[in-house]
Amino acid sequence: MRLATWNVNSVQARLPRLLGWLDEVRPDVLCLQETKVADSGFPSAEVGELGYQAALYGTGRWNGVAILSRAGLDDVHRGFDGEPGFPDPEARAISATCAGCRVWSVYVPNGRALDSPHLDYKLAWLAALREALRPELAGRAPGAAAGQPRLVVCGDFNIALTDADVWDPAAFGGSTHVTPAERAELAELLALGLTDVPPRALKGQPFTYWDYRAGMFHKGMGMRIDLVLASAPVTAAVKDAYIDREARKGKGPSDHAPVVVDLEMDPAAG
DNA sequence: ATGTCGTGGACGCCACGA
Repeated sequence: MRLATWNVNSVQARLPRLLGWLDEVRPDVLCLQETKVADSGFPSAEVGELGYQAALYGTGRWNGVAILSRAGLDDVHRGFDGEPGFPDPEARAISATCAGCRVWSVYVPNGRALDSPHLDYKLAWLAALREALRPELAGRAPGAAAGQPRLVVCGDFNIALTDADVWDPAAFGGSTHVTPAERAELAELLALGLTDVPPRALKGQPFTYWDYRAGMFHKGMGMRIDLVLASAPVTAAVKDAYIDREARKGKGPSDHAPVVVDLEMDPAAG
């Protein structure tokens, strides 16, 4: 199974590139973030023509997540129990079961600044996500199959796990995305039994995001903030993982590149 | 690094978010 995650920064603005990318890369499952569209405006027919079903959670111009699948799409849940809001819950998480694997697409809040209430929101959101995932990873979710669950949490975490995941750690003094508090939240999430699937570094860089401004992509000044976190059975099935830097090039790209993971999983129960 | 995008209101620019 080919699994991918991509913050597209508006599915409508990115539609030609998204359709071309789906046709070329043919993931079985694609997690999308920042679709920036209400469900009624999502290009379901266009992705449907390429063989994809779509699970949608979007409310308008901000946020928005989705899961596209041509490997089945069952038990769709929008948001999660206990999800904090700002002040109301936003469209930042959706989950579904695809080919026996529980798949989450998440768009973690951007903390904005160290003194911003959005950083507190980000930390609280991550803590709540962890509590929502805990029973699923323990195989105690309703309808869960016996044994270790197959589960992936994919998305834009807006956190660089280590200093190697930013172009220059010194440039991040006083910034979010690299603070001990944010990294601790992500570490707690991993401690539930998830592994950060490391993509092959391309051109020596592990980055998945480059700001549009100041020629950051051209200068190699990026960050790795888009992650695939996998439970043990999925991690064991990883055959390859890479960042599609090509999708960040040319005219009209998203500021994020897709992360693609190839899995070789027994199709039997899990 | 603060140089660009995307959205949408009430526009032919601005505010906001990233």
